[in-house]
Amino acid sequence: MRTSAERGTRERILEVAEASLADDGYHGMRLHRIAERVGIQKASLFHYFPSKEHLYRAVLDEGLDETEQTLRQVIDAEGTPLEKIRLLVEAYVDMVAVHPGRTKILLRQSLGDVPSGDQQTLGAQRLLSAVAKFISEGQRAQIFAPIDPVALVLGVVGMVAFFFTSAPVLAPAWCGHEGNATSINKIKRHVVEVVRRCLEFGDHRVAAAKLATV
Amino acid sequence: MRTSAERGTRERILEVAEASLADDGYHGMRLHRIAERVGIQKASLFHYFPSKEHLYRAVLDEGLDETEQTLRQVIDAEGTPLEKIRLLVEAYVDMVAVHPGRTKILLRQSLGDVPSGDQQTLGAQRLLSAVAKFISEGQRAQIFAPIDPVALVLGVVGMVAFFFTSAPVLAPAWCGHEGNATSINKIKRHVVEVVRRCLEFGDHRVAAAKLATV
DNA sequence: CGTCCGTCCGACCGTTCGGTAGATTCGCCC
DNA sequence: GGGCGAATCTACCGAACGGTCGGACGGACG
Repeated sequence: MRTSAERGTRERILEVAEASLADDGYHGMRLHRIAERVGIQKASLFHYFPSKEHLYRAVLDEGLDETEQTLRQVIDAEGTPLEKIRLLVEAYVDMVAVHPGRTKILLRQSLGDVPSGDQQTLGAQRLLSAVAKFISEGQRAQIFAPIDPVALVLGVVGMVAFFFTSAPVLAPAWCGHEGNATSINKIKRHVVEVVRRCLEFGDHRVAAAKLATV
Repeated sequence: MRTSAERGTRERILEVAEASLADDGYHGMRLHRIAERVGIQKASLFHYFPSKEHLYRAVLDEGLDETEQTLRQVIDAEGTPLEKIRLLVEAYVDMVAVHPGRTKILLRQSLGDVPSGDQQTLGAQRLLSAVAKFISEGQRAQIFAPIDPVALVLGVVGMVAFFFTSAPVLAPAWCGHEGNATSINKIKRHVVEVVRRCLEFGDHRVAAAKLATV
């Protein structure tokens, strides 16, 4: 059978579009180039997506959905708050490491890359407030130190995104090449430690020992 | 004298281009739109800049130079390492708060927004290693806890950039409108506290008390 | 007054872009 | 095998883009 639609033309288009979108942004993405890389005629793109913007939305939504699902699983899993925070950070770092392109696109989206459309990202907002709520519950239970939960989460998101998408330009020597397992672990350890230090009490009363397993 | 070049047409072009570049990115910036906003004919742009890319470089370089100068002053100033770190963070936050457009452009640049040109940003690299070196000196003197200096600086840069450029989309309620003084202070205090917690020793032997003035 | 120069303008050019129209191929089901 | 719809093709379109050209304006200077 193995026709040209081996894995579904639509999905191949989405893959190529994701890469192109990550590298060049919405305005830089060229439809003829995508068609070329997929091995298809440009007009055929419009059979699957009504317009360039719809294609963009499709890529964006798919990335957001998968990210939200993955992190929701961690939040809703069993475990102490302390463990869950660590797992959450690690899952997020892994996700960004596996899909740096997706992260770039989300960063660009939040920079306002797409014309005429600022809504969306509702999933991301929901996710953010879920994590923040989880943290503040831990704070009420005196498990976490009283740092601003929203600020902490936003900061971590920005930090991790920056490590994988932008930092290679600033510190190519420090960051390995994309996907380098050693540097991923280095980043993961660093972020986990920062979060730990932000959430533990200054006198090590509670958190340090339990989170020290990192 | 007050000709049409009241404040220098070239500078007005740079201003408008900076705003446009921040909002739309390199590929999204349209020369005719810039000319329109400046109140000038599109052809006149080419009298001051040979090409779109040269205009972009001019905006980029100007922003980088000023940022580097400002932070260098703080690094080279008098003061204990502890105070200087806090001043450095505050100066950086202020700089981003005053020039969010510039920060957006730098973020976009590090995302690879400009065609055919990855070098540059040498100034940023120099600045980064200068700050990292400063921190590691403090660590050798046992003033700072032994956290990875490069990772810390990169993380702070990403965090702050994210707060001002991207977070408003994710948490519009949390972040005030751009330039809101209250939220700037909130962000500043948060970042300073994160850095403090990352650099202080777990047992509060040294750093906490001295930095607690924040 | 003439002319020189920095500044700016109106009109235009070649290319490329996103998008459309219509024909053709291919697999499938009756 | 004949009809049908999905998928893909070739060919084309209007608009918008970055960029060029030659000239008009106006002050400075001799």
